[in-house]
Amino acid sequence: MAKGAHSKADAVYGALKRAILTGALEPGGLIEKAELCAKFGVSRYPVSAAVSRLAYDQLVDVAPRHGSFVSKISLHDVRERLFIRSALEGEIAAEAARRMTLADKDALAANLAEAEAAVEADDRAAFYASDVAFHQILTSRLAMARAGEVLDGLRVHLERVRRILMAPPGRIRGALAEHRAVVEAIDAGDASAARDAMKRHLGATGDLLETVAHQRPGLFAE
Amino acid sequence: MAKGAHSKADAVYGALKRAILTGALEPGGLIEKAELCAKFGVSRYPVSAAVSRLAYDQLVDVAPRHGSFVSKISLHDVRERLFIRSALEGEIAAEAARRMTLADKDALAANLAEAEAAVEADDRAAFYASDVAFHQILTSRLAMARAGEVLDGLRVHLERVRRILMAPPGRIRGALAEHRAVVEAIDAGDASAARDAMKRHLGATGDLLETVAHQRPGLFAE
DNA sequence: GTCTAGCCTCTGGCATGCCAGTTGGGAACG
DNA sequence: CGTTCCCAACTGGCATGCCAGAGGCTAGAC
Repeated sequence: MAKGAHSKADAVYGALKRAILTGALEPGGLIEKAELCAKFGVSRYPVSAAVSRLAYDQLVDVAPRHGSFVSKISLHDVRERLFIRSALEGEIAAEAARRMTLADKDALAANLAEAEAAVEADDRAAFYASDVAFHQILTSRLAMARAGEVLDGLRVHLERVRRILMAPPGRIRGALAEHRAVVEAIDAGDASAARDAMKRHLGATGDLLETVAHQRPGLFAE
Repeated sequence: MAKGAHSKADAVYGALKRAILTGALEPGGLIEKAELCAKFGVSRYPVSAAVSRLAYDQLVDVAPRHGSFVSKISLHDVRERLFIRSALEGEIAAEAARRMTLADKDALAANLAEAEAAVEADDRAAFYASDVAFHQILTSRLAMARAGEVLDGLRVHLERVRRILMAPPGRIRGALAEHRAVVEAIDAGDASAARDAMKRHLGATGDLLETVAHQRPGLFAE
């Protein structure tokens, strides 16, 4: 099941989280605890603990004495999380321009090469993996574990909508160019430019969201 | 006990959290679950749920088959949380300068008046309350509930060190001046100035932390 | 005196049984 | 046929009993 799961509750948590993120459990859907107990061969306790954590992550809404439901996607919340992510990653990029060593910059360059290969092969899955890695390289190389946790928490929610909205064909090429602009600013040690480039990159994602939300209402609550 | 507690687990969670924040439970201390069960007159289940949530908040470290302990304060983590808070609140201040209505600005002005009265009366507790309110006015008036949650999560940890380090006598007067600078920039609709003013404000807190951490090592882990 | 081995206690994770609140649908009544 | 009321079947929260593992403490050997 989940790899890093040391307890049964962890295993159920990981599996449920993935199911929600991939859309296997759709927003508003009921979470059948009894079914999960049977599925994993555990008692209700680990399942309850897992659901409780997911409620903390705001991925499920639990109504006492009624039921637990996969939380719906709020367009306002998504916008706000993008705002937070932009503010935080922008500042992280600026910090990277100030503090990153040559070895760190090499890691970014290697990531950029991966992304480029993915674009040439038109492999969206590979590009997305490199995109996640790109942002994680920044936090890990700067020893910003807490910021990484905050961003992961945000990314989990944004991931739900990403699965829904399929980016237009040319998007990954544009995203690669945006990444490159960030890296160039970092390499040059220009904090202000790095921040702006990162914000432009995330702003583009926001624009994509708005257009799709406009095209397909009904996917979002509120 | 806790006011908004609808379940016993919530009550225990709130009480434990306050105890940790006020320093009643000191970092590294063991959490005696059996004692808590007796104290609150509940079984082990609500206590376990509460401790589990606190572990998620990273206020306690739970070692399976060994014990649950109040997490120690890491100086590096505190610095990083201040960084995050600065990035986020800076951008929020900028957004406030762009979007805030006259009614919102009145709320800020009223808060400033409160803070001023507290400074005149040299009432630190009142000033601190107004300080918390100041930052919360921004998130609530801008309808940034998620950002407010993130900041609350950070503030909880920063609150722990605030209880330890007593600010120097003149500090609250300086903090008031910093608040005023933020409000003036927001009133003027100058997003860039508002961001800078907010970052200066939080940067001053960071400087205070560094000096105290230098004066009194041993309070911090790592 | 020091080091080591083994037991003993204390911890958290889990299974299970029970309880109270909510709800949806059916029965009874107008 | 429509409305209302009641009940039965769900849900999650809680209490309790059991189990396995990690440490500390003691006793024994060197």
